[in-house]
Amino acid sequence: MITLSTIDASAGPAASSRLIKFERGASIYFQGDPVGNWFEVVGGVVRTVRLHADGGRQLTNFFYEGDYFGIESGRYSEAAEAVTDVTIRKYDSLPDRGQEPGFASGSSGIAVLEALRRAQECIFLLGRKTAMQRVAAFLIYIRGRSAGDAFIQIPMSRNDIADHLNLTIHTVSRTMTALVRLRLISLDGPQKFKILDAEGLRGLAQDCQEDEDSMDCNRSDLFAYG
Amino acid sequence: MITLSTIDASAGPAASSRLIKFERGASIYFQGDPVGNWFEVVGGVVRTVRLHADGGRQLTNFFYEGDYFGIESGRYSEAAEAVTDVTIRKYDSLPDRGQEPGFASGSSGIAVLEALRRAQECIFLLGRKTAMQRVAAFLIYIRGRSAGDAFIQIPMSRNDIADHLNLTIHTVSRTMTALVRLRLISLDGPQKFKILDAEGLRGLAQDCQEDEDSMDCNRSDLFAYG
DNA sequence: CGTCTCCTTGAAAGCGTTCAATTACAGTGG
DNA sequence: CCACTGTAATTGAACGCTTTCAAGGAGACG
Repeated sequence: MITLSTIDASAGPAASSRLIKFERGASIYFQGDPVGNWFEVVGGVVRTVRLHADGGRQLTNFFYEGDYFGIESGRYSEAAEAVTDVTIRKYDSLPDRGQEPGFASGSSGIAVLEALRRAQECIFLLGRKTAMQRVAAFLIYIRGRSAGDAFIQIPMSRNDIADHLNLTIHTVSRTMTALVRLRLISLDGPQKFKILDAEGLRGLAQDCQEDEDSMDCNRSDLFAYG
Repeated sequence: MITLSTIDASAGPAASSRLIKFERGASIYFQGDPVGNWFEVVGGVVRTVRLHADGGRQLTNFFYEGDYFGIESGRYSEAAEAVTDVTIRKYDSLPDRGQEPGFASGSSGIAVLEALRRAQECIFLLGRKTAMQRVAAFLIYIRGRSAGDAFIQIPMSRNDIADHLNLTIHTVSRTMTALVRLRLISLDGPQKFKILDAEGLRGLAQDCQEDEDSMDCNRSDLFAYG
């Protein structure tokens, strides 16, 4: 497992923070470690991972530039790993919680509430029934983070997506190509996509049976099943 | 929909709080309502519910005596409803967050962190692959809340369990009887159960493939499939 | 050019859902 | 006291979506 990190001594904007770089795949902290710092993504993408007893992974969240992660108490219930090469800001001032970004006195724990909102997002993603709904919702989520109206970058692997949506990489792959076949998206390699029909995609992500004449999501004929 | 509530004027232990009773099935607040109060369960059980576009429900949590709920910001992303007849304490002091239970200055947002931990629990529950694993994990969760070593009360319906585990009531029911057939639990009506083999149940809940000779969870022969 | 990793695709099997029927039980009114 | 009614839970059978097993393809790197 890669754990190498390069420490850049620098004067952070707030007191007692410093920048650290991690290369793709590196662990920022491990599940079970005592919580000692909170982190902010300066560049790149970070994932939080809960490991199950049999080696199964559950990716609970992805963090982009400006996002805070490591917001927990006691011991980390999930690890944090670099999806891409990343630069993060590490805040050290744990003893005085009033100084911490998440617990700033004036904002009353905004970072914690944000972490809660993110966790709920994950719950609603996993609460969807079909692979089509989950993948569609995930792509819309990615679109919202990347803020480019042309081709949108998918920074994480199919494996990461599968472990986030509680599916297999096969189903994720098959569903993506099915969405292409539906003319809802187009793909330029595995890591870039474009939304062709945002309305239709949103219809799939939220629900497909709210209206009689709306798009049916059970298009099994578009798969190679049977 | 039942929304009747009985207000008992009383002097709460903290400033500006009061007890309210809700009958079984009543709504305590609705999804989309502006967040104005936080609540504490004094007696009974409360569920939080996210409604999907097609009417599908996702139950994110159950709250027992002493639990806080309604910890959100902005507008409620999920409704709160009474699973049983309940008595709750309603805290009114929103403007001064330092007075609120979740944001007490000394404890630095313990209630919010607790809410976050609960959300993560829900994620890990939904992250499990099979119905057997989810139901087993759920029963262990219920055991931990009820603190009775004899028959344990299941306060919520099969429908609630199904919407919490993202399964159908049929699968929940079948899995329960399968667990009875495995001699892991015994049932006394739909709302009471006893754990016969805690070790085996825990093995199913966490994982079933970590050891070769451990119990296999894919006991399809115990179902009526095929 | 071989090897490695990641992604895609195919076919068969498994598991949960859907459709459908039955049972159990509480509440109500005869 | 018993029949009627409505809700909740259980059970059966067939369908279908996802997984599993298996193979092939596409780049990156040496």
